[in-house]
Amino acid sequence: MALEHAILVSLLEKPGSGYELARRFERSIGYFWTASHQQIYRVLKRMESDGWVEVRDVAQYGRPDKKEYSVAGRGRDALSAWLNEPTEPESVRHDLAVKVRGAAFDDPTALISQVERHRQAHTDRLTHYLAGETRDFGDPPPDGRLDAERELQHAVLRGGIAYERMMIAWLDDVLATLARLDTGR
Amino acid sequence: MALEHAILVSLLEKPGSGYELARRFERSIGYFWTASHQQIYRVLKRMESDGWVEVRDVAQYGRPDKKEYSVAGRGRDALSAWLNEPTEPESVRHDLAVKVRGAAFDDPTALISQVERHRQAHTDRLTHYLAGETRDFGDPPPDGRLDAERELQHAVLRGGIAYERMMIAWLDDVLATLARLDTGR
DNA sequence: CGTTGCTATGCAACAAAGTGCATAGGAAGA
DNA sequence: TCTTCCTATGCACTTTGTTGCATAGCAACG
Repeated sequence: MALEHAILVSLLEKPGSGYELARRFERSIGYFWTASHQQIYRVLKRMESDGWVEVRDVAQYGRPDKKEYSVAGRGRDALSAWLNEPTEPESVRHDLAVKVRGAAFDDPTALISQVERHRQAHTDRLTHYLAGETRDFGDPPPDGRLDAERELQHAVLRGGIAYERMMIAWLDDVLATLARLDTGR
Repeated sequence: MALEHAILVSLLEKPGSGYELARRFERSIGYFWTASHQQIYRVLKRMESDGWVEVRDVAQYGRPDKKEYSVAGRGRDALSAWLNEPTEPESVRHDLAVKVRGAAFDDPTALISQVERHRQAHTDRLTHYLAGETRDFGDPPPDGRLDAERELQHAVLRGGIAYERMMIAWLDDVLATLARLDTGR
């Protein structure tokens, strides 16, 4: 259970509605923590009844009204407690890795197009990240001093960039391996 | 739903009992697909009733008897179908990344020990992988020809190695960032 | 002989996540 | 006006995953 905490962090960075959170989970945050809007609304309900967040109805013109959530004191405490409790290294789920090993028992060359699709998805993400890095962290902060929020967001983004580069290189490795198997030898 | 498929691949590589599968999921396969023994037994039951796998009772001496599972024709077909259906890039869950961003709203330096713990876990895994690589792929295959199963397993292992190296480098980056924030500046 | 530990299998209850569907206001264009 | 799209919120159902517990054979040790 940590979707709660991801939401808390996002709301601390900037309060917003369930819908806005869902959009953030599609872009920046979603690259290291995924969640659908249904999940987010459900968890927000629970967080509200637990007193972790506060709601404010916001009337909007030209679009439906929204509920803006922000972090309450109890939410901050919960986040603090979670931050200080040790977390185990994440459990990984790479279905493509399963497929690569499984391809040995089917047609390995048939996997090439799928690996290429994944490679494309990862290069797209990398491009997206690099654009975001230039946009958000290209210039030093106006006041020249170290801003923890900004520095840590940048560190996480650098992690995303490193991850995508690693994946692209590995997928190239897999493609080379599949090609080698194809020429038979 | 892909635990089924991970199990099929594992059983194709080598038939075995639920217990043995659980142990494999703790080591090699578990590094890119995790599953507990309870899950495995439950899914094996379903796979058996769907005719994906076949069971054979094996009497053992010096230890309890076991049920050895192997892949049936329908299981092979199911695997083949899954291999050929496009899969979306994996959903990632990096709680440490959430924590790094969250640390901006708490005490960033308190996170250092946790990052170090993760770094240690990843170096341990890397060592484990590299030892496995030397053991299993150190010498060329005796007959000198390309074995798809072996080559693809090696490719997946190389992916694991690349992942751990990337993570260690990123965690060092995070540690440097946290240290920079600590000295204040 | 009792305890501990490893192999081996499984159930039950619960929590979390995913899938599908529904509703509703308003903008933009055919 | 009708359709389509975007914003905004949510329920119901199903599938997965987690946690805790239970059983049982056999070996090794004190």
